Amino acid sequence: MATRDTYRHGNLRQALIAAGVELARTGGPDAVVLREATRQAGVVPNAAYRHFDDRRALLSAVSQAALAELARAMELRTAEEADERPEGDEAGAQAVARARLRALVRGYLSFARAEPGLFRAAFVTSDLENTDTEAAAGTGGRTAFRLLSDALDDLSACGMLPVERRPGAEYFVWAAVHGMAVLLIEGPLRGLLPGQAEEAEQRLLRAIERGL
Amino acid sequence: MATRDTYRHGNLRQALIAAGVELARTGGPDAVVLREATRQAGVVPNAAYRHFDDRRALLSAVSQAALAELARAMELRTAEEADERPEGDEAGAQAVARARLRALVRGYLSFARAEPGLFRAAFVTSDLENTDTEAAAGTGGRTAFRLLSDALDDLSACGMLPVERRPGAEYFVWAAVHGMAVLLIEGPLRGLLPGQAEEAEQRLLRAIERGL
DNA sequence: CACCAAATGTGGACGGCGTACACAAAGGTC
DNA sequence: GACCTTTGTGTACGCCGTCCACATTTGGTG
Repeated sequence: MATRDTYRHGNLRQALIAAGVELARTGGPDAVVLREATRQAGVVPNAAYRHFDDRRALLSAVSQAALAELARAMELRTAEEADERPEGDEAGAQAVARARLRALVRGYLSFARAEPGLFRAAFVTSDLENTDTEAAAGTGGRTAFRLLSDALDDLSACGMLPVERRPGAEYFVWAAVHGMAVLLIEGPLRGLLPGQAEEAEQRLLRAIERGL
Repeated sequence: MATRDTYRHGNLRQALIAAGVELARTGGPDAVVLREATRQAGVVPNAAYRHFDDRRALLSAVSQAALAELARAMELRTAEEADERPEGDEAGAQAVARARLRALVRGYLSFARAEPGLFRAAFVTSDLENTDTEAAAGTGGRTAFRLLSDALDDLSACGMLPVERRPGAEYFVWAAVHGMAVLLIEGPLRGLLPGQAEEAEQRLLRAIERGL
């Protein structure tokens, strides 16, 4: 929609990603249509090829942006919960570590429910080496996966997770959380009332903590 | 490619689904192209519209067929393991129930690794009410999800799963298993050597059993 | 400052896709 | 055998991703 007086756009690459993110937000990865993104950027379709090899490259960039939003949602949730729990006494360090993991999980799941299109775009298969790059990270520079992993390190440091079980634990946690997200947005649990979803989250959290 | 002498095809609907399944096997859900399926069935593109409302309806049917293959893979695995463990003494009923769950999980994960395209097609979002229909079931008439659920019932009957934790447990198990499958085929765990994948499966199984 | 090369946007075209509409051929029923 | 329903055909439209040649701007080098 944006029109322009200069011949050069100035920041076309970012504009295309931004348009792609909005398309993905509404309609998931399939809605990231190259021509539509260029239209919204006020540019002719071929202009996109100066910044992306092809549609998949654009989609990949959109995916990274979506992963970054997910990471930010998780960071935000942990920050909120930290506010509610201002003081950590000596043994309370365990409680803090535990609360952090719970907050991350909840942030992950509520992002999936609030932004299903973006969530699906974040995990578009394609060639993702991109899952662990800078662009996929949140404000703190850590990706969603990294946030979970670090939380498990904390848990392990507090003695709440036996060291012999630490290796690979992030895969178990991520699998459970991601799987639940899929169940909630496109599986048999979609369309659950918010209250019911909360309860499912609670149960999942307990099962994860037992499983660690 | 199949040519025909009769004007009527005879079984076009099934032929289109079969072609769609093969396309999905090779290239995932995006490869299920309506025109290509009709080409393989030796028919003009519009003929498909006598049997499916649109491309998404075809994809949905392909998805159900893929879910059925998944269920059959899980059934097959449990049957194999049951052979290896011919006799169940009185307390061995617990061992049998436990082995069944493990076999189902392994069947799920090895199907995902062996047929990633089909696996992804099976879980195409769309309008799936279809996840729980007859067409999505295996030879025994039960869907993949149902198989897991029934195995948990057995576990609960043996006293290996406290009754108060039974409700919702299938969601935890399915989430963990499905999440791990995604990690293995398109997440950070893709490209693991078969041996490493086995080890990850083992760890996941232990975590699930602890979490129950 | 003039000039040229690189970077960026434009215009036009091609083939493939999903799908709509009108038409044709085969089956089933009376 | 006449009529209606089902199933496949022909033609056409608009949208998409992408290729190629060309135009415009920018930035560096003489």
